[in-house]
Amino acid sequence: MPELPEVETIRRGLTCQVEGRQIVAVDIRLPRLITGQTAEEFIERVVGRRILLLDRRGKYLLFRLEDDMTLVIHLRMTGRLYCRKPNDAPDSYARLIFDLDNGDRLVFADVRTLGTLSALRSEELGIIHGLATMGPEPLSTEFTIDYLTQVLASRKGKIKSLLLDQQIIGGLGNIYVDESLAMAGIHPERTGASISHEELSKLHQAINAVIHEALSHKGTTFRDYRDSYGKSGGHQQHLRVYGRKGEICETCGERIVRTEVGGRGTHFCPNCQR
DNA sequence: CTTCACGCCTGTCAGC
DNA sequence: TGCTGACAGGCGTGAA
Repeated sequence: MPELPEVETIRRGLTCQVEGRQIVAVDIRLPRLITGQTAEEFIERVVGRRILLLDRRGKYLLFRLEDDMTLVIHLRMTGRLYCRKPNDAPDSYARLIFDLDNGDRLVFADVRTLGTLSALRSEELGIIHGLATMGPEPLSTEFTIDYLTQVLASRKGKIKSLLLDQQIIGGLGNIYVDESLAMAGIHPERTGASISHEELSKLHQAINAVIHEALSHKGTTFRDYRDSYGKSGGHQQHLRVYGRKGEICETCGERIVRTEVGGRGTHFCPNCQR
């Protein structure tokens, strides 16, 4: 579900809610969400440890625990993380519940149950392939025009699919890829190698601008996304093309179309994006 | 190595 | 109203 701006918004909210807290118990209601280890092993690694820091890499949340342990959580499509007071109403989609030492409960809820969790020592983090091979993130110093040029050169795949590849850029998902290509004026089915230097420069700028804007609006709530306080994002008011099939392009007045590219719903302006 | 299709799950919504 | 099929913000796997 969430992409970089949404996961970062969750991280910022959760930080004040859980940092310094000790995990005193875990209720695992759906053990298959624990990957790479048994539920018993997961419990043994998490219970009794304090949450020192909350990090993020791409769309992964990394809870740094005592004793060099990291709780790694990926929300996938419909995962949510939030803190619940002891008397708050239970959530029928709660899949894991962490009891904290102040009485609060950290809830991992997930309608589609595609999310994943694991508890790993630092030297084991490499077994999470998506984390180990993730490319640089938008707005980072490693994400430069030169990097983008080098990594897209000689690629025959469609630019939309390439931008969704987390090994190329970490953190982009379907919404922000469509939005970035719209801002850069690039058709989603162009090949990576066909993008000119001038367009690469525009694309680099657009990706950074779109992610920056979305962060400032605390993410996009298109359907399910909520932050750690249960609040919706605000960036849906600012989308240029995503979810706007048949509506008018703000730039040229043409109607926005929806197609399928690489198996993903794709929105673009056929006049502005070529 | 790169690209692409598919499976994983459950819920919602448009259209008939 | 009720049913069916399309679609959903992600990612890993395996085939070509």
